[in-house]
Amino acid sequence: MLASANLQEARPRADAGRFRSMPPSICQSLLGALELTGAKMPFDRNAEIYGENEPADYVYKVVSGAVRTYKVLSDGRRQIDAFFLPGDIFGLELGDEHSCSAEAITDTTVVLVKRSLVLAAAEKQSNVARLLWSHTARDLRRAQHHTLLLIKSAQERVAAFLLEMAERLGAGGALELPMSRQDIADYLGLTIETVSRTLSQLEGAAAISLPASRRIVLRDRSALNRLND
Amino acid sequence: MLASANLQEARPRADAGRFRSMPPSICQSLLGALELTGAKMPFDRNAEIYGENEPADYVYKVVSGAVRTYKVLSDGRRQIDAFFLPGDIFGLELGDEHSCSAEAITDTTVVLVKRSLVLAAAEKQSNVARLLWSHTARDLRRAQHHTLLLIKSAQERVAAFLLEMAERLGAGGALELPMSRQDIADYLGLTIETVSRTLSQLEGAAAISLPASRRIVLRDRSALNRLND
DNA sequence: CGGCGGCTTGATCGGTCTCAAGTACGGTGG
DNA sequence: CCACCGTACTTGAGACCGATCAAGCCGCCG
Repeated sequence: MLASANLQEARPRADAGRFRSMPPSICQSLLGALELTGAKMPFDRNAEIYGENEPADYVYKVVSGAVRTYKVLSDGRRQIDAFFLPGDIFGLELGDEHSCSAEAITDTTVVLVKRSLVLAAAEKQSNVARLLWSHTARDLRRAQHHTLLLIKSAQERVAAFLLEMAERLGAGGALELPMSRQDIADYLGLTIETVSRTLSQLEGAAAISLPASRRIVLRDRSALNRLND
Repeated sequence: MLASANLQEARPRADAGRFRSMPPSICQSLLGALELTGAKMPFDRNAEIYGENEPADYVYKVVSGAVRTYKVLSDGRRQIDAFFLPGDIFGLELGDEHSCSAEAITDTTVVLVKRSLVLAAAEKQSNVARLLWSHTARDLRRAQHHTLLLIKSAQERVAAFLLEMAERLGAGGALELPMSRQDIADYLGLTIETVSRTLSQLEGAAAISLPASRRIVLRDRSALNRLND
């Protein structure tokens, strides 16, 4: 379901060559590399991009929209590991299988390149190898930060989430969230009701305002920061 | 406090050379590389090995004993990110600073090598670069697994912890835990009382027995596995 | 024997979940 | 344009799990 005709036709050798001949300034970022060699692909809202334990043949970058990666426990509980926003890279694995499932949160377009091409480039160029490492290291830092969230109170988790999103969406005081309350709940390890209630509390405390359910204005950042750590 | 006299005298160029001339079979693992080039260093129980945000000048491997890495929130709550047992590598960072603090849980000896040597070797040899990536990727998988733990009930967390330790300590049915109840609690995001109570419950349910507080015998693994996922 | 640190156990409190309505919004068809 | 519907979200009441506060216990070492 992933591989479109023109992806199949990609020629590893030629493309590996493209990596080798790239000027360093472009090779500086996997993002740049992805942009040059990748194929664009659209996904509908809630469409699966890949499933846990499926072969990890491609590396992805969000062009527009948003993506969630998650795991599901046997009893149905879902843990969202991360959200990916435009510019973010996801699906990069050391092993041959994806460790999480990935879905489009809204209608989304991604670019993707064959993982084998990236690995081949890393063999030849140490700066590409370092990029792979640095992306995984960044994911690790985010995962550790996420772990820290999960030991906090509901208010602290929600406040931290809002601040994280404000930073990553680059919005000044007004957020336009792509994800549902259920997504937020599954990211923060709370229930949808607790997320909703906590947002209402924060609004009552004048820390935020909620002109629409997905639109959140940060009114008092210092109050949120106080909750954050 | 880290740098002993003979570490200061280490010569990067010579040691980088040693990496280059190593037979591939040894270079296959960072562990092997560490063993050859590393200096041994002992730490007392509860001694700090490095602190969060300190320069990450060395990479460590546990020889004997056990190590915890952790973060502390401003209000004093502590989150243990990981436990490291003999054979485990820790303290490897992409950036120049440690993202966690590290302490010896019991009297511990580690071997360490300068991070700069490892990085230099990775520049020259793509298989070393891949090793760095693979260690960070392993840490990432563990962190994701840890995140999954934190959304579960107390029983499930404790059961998962016991199974993880049984696997990593390689003990058949009997565990000799190096860490205190407080360490376990801070790893699982619970209180010491809840950990203690939950262990008692599991003993009452005949899933484990507790001949001594740090010694735990797994009596019914399938019962623990049922709790685990 | 006394004291101390680590652990267990008990009683109560409180935050989050659960179950259950009720509300707002966007889309679709009349 | 409105009526209707379904989905997402909010709000309320009560139950439950784990935290908190408080003793007591155990093993170790002086």
